[in-house]
Amino acid sequence: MARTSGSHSEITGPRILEAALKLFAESGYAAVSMRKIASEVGVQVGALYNYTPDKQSLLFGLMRDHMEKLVAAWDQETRPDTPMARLEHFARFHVGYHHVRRDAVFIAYMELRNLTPENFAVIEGLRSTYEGKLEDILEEGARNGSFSVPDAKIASMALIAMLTGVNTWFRETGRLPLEEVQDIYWEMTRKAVTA
Amino acid sequence: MARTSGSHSEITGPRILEAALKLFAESGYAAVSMRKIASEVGVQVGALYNYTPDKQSLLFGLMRDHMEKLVAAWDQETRPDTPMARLEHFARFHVGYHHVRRDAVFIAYMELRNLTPENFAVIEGLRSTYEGKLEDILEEGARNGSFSVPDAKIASMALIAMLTGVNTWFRETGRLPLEEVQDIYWEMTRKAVTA
DNA sequence: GTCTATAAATCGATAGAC
DNA sequence: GTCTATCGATTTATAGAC
Repeated sequence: MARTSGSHSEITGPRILEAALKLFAESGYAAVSMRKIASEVGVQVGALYNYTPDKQSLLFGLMRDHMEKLVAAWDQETRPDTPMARLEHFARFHVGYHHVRRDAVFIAYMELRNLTPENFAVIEGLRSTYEGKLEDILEEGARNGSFSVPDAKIASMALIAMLTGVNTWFRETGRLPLEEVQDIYWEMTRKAVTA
Repeated sequence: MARTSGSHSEITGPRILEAALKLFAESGYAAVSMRKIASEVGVQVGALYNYTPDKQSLLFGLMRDHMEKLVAAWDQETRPDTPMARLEHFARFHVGYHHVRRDAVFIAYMELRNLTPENFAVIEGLRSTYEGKLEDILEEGARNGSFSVPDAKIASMALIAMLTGVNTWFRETGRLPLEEVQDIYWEMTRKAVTA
């Protein structure tokens, strides 16, 4: 991991982001020092400040990037014809996407307290945007009779909490493959909002 | 908040726990200094060490106390006759209990990373014990045909994640009273596990 | 672009007076 | 039981050499 003194950058910037993502997820923002990040990358602490103005920007950049990519990824998914099919697509997409971005998801949930108020507002806006995607599906389905949902906003928060919860326990090496977990969670999702 | 110099203790111990609970929930364990806790109580930092051997014990004590009281509180609840009635009782109890202990619940979820391995194992054991209460209900209901649950362990984790999620958005001053929120979440819970 | 060295502040924890 | 004072370590961030 350590590099020869004075060696020059190839891709130090991305490696800093990668190291910060891993370490923030492991130990938490406040518990990870800039020196620890530098050590993980294999540079001295001063070098980090060629790529970020400060530690806060490092955290905010990771969270914003994650949330923006999440929203963009969903927007680029295909859009099935019926609310029921769209809900199924959302449930499977959410579980799958959050699984492969485990560290970023974890940080986006756990480190909200460590954002400045301005940065917090940005992340909250992106979170709300994403949640609105599910809310819209539920409202459409409620209107056309596919779903029985007294409050689409609350139902969307409830379902997202349930689906995101997969990340707290699922491991590739566990008892079930992700596809079966997605089946189970989709089934619970479907039943929870159907008449 | 500040106290006259040299004044003596009446209930400093509990006030330290109260301050630590509030501050850990607000800012996170790693971001809260012992000096900050002392300041919240109105004593100097040295006085804290008459009540806790170190900062880690303060965190662990709060988390263990919360989890033990949660398990004990559920065990003392009445036990309805049918799995369906027991599930409803659990859903409403979980939402209600977690609402009034918001700070402790938040800490118990967010600060697991900051526990020593030994302390982590204790808290995880208590969490598993509590989760098992729901799992047992689901298994009984699956056996007698009340529920359609392919995997009681996964279903219990999914439902607990959903129910606990209320804490992330519900406020007393919001659009709905807690009782209506409990109605909505119970309805989703019931449907999610019914055939 | 990375290094070393350092500034200035803060951390957890302890010692000893009262 | 609480205070003041302090130790030693660590923090973020910067300055300047190379």
